[in-house]
Amino acid sequence: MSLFSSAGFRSLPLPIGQLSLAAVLNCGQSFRWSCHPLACADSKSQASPNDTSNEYRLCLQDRVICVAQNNKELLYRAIFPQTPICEGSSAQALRDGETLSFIRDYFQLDQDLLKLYEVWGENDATFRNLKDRFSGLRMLRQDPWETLVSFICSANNNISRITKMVQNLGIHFSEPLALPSSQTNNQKYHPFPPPSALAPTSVADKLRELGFGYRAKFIQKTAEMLMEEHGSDAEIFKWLNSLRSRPTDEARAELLKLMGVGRKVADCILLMSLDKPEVVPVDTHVFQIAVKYYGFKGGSGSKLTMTPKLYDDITAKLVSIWGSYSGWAQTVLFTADLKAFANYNLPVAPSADQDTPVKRTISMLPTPSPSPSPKKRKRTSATASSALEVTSITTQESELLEDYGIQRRLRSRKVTSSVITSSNLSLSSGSPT
DNA sequence: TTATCACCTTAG
DNA sequence: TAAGGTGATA
Repeated sequence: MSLFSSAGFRSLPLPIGQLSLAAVLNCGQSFRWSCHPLACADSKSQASPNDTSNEYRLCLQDRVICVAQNNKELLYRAIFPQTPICEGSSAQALRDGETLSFIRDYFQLDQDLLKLYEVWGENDATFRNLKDRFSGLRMLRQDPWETLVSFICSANNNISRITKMVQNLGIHFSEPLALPSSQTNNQKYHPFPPPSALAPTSVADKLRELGFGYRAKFIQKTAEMLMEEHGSDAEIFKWLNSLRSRPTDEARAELLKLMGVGRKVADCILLMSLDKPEVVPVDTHVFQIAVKYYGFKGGSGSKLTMTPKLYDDITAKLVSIWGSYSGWAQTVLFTADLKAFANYNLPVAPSADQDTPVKRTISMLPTPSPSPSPKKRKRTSATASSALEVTSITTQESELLEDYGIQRRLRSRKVTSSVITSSNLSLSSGSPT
């Protein structure tokens, strides 16, 4: 794609059914990506939830990650702070390798989403009715600290306000990167602030001024608690990351100690940043979905009250249907129920021989279809096959990565969820160190 | 174990 | 009044 390569993008072969950026980055998993129209000819196409003419950007600690896509490729690049002129090409190659490494990790490209959709569809008529309209919805593997703070913000809140709040955290508590203005249109990009920046008592007042409401205290207290417990940002990050290799229940219990973290928020953090793909956060949307499609009673009258026991019951039921990647399946149903996605356009299936996106309007979830009796239903064992492994990297890139030991690191990434069997990980588990 | 309430703010 | 809840109390 000359358009993309001229803009400095590198390409990764990836069917859009494996990842829809527009869906994934707007469905309330992450709140810090910004969307930029690509300066290309195609002005006739209006911005739509699945269009492929946008670039999405996320500011990390040392660079801005940029991604875009078409039907067959994921395009990626990074913008770096201005550095002394004398940088060699090997330094550039190293940074490219790091960027690719981040992309593969963050989007969890080792997971074959098409396979998961297939299995969920086989076992669940409700999912079957949605899967074609909401393809490419996968779980991100986000930074645990950012996820923790973002989801404390999510209590009693909506996506657009959460997004503003999280943006404000960056603007007011973290210095922007010194990026070349030529590449950023003078826009500022702030990394997510570390715990030490949010721990001072004065932060609570500041956050309140910024409209965080009662969550202001939760965020400051949680940051303070973690600083007291672990002493430094580095130790906090280390500890949070260590939760990835602990059993779900233990990791959840740790999170629940933090101020502003209840069961639902804890489960979001587990699912979205701590490698617990089976966890199903039950929010009001999922609760209503459970009532509408999976045989749960919504309390008496119009009031629907969530109790801990009901929460557990719903989780258990959904896991019995969707299996070990239930949290991933939940995201598809959740997104389908979002008003913002009511007019979601069907991404172009690579197999379909048409070049233009098919517009299809839907109005929320389809009507319930009779579900098989629980006893007759096959138990789902959503496997984690890795069809994308290696083949999604070009030879050149592969060599590049080997040069810097990045493939090795990728392969050895520990997938710790107890429900994943070793046979499912044949490719990604390569050589656990 | 479950049920209420207060809590910040905004959109519909 | 509800929005992707939590914490405190009964």
